[in-house]
Amino acid sequence: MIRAELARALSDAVEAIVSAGQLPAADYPIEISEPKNPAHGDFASSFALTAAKFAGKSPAAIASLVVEQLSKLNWIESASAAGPGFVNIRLSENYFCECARDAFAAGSGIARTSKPQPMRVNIEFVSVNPNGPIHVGHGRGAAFGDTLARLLEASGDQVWREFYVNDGVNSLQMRLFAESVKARYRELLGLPFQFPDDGYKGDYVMEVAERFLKEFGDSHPDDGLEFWQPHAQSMMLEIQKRDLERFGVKFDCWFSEQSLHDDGSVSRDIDALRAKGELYEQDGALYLRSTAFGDDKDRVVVRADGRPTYIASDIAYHKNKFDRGFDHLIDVWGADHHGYVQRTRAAVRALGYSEDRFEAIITQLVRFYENGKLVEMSKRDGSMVTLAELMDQVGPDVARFFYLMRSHEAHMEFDLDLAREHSERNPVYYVQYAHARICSLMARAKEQGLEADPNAIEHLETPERELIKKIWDLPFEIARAANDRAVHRVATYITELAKQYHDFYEKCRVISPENPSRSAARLALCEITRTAIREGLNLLGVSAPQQM
RNA sequence: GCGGACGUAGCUCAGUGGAUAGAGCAUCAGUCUUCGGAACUGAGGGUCGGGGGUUCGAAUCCCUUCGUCCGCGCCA
Repeated sequence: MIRAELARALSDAVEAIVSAGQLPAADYPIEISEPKNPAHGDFASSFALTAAKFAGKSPAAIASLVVEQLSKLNWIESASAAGPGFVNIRLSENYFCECARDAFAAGSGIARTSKPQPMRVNIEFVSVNPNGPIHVGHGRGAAFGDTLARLLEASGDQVWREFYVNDGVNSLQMRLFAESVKARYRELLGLPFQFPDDGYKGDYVMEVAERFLKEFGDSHPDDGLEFWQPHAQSMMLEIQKRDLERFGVKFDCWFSEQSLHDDGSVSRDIDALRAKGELYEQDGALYLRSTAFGDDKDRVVVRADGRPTYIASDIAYHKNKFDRGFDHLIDVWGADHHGYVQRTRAAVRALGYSEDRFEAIITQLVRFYENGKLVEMSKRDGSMVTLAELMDQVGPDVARFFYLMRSHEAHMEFDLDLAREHSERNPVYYVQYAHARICSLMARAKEQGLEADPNAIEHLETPERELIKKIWDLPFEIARAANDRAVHRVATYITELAKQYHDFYEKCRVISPENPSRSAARLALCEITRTAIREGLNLLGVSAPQQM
């Protein structure tokens, strides 16, 4: 990894300077960046500028010391001090050739690193109530959570994907949903039915009723809610599961909230918290002292009538996750839930866990426009665009890429008309096209008896150097995106890589039978580019087609 | 009112405290007898919402102000 090697070289240089007594010992930040202006070199460091604060020397003087050290390395073609104190670095051609051969040898391993001590991470996301389908508003959290999971895996962590099912039998919403399904079932049977006043009016309720009729027949029009609720719920879950899988999202576990009540976890954990003095009674209800842990008010855990609130199950749920041995918990929530971060964190701390083992990530809401108008979405009246419908119209690749292109913390606008009518202009095609182009090129080369040979790589032209440099940014970008939970950087990166490849393609002819050695070298560059694009797309859950 | 997020090109959005703030789309002008034109090259377009501050240096950090969105239940 080029940047890592450079950082090590810089670090060694600084150490040498310090031990020569030319700089005071300190914990200097080592920084390597890529200059915007290519004339400045392949890489640059502002080390001298930042070190000047501690060192009592001018940035220019420090820069020249660093230059002196770096110039000793044979793989660095030149190092020079410039501007207010930057050190500009140009790498040797041989080094780039070596890097290309390394990338070729690494294959798809270029996108994976391992850790001596992998972290066991539980990431919970989507967790839509089982009273409606996954709709486009949920798509962002689904795509984000899944890609973050892939990034963490690529960075060497062990990741467990979990969907929390709010299936509490006491939930009023779930009762109402079951009543709505039952009414539609009776309607299907031609029986008199009474649709609940605030019932769920969407078409998917009928879909659930139809599934039920198909599976269980027509003998249940008079069964009560205790029969209908679990069935309505599990059928809705099946539909959610189907849509999510089509979207490229598979969970290791669909965790039932009700199971925490059934196995006694909730009451046991509440008793334990009470014994620790984290709970108190007021007006007949039991409160969690969450203000002691940074919340802005204390929260009711058990109502005056004795029924636990959802926080009670959340307490048990998070404890359960820790009990299963996870080092770190990530909850991905939509912005409409950001108010719950503090109280959940408070609950985790009250349970006695360090708060840095719990992380809530908020994805900002997406606004959808259709016919130039904001689409209002309501589960009750059924006015929503489902994720399945979106995929029907633009395909899973476009849908995923669109959600993942932008930072999860920025508000996002989704123009459904544009996605449908001009989907061929979506940036995802730009990247996929580069991949398909390489596949086609390599197939054609093979027909002519030409094969990639990394050992033939030599005498690089500028587009070739830039391409190699860009390819080796992949592990760096993956690590950075995983660390910062900034999954959109992968989308930005592969778009830039595709651009770099197209530039190379325009300027460097690959297949030229009269020059088989150069052809073999350039085919090797195509091969490593193809691998990098494929791995990048794979992290996003987007396919890498061989032809389009 | 309180809390949180976001204000960057006509539109949608990138941007590790660093050198001359970028991309896509849109607009305009170009590139093809050659490996996939779903491509490439170029042009125009900016008080980085406003104002203070921190420092060698701020779109980036702090304060303040304006605007937009979200949340503020013994609902889940």
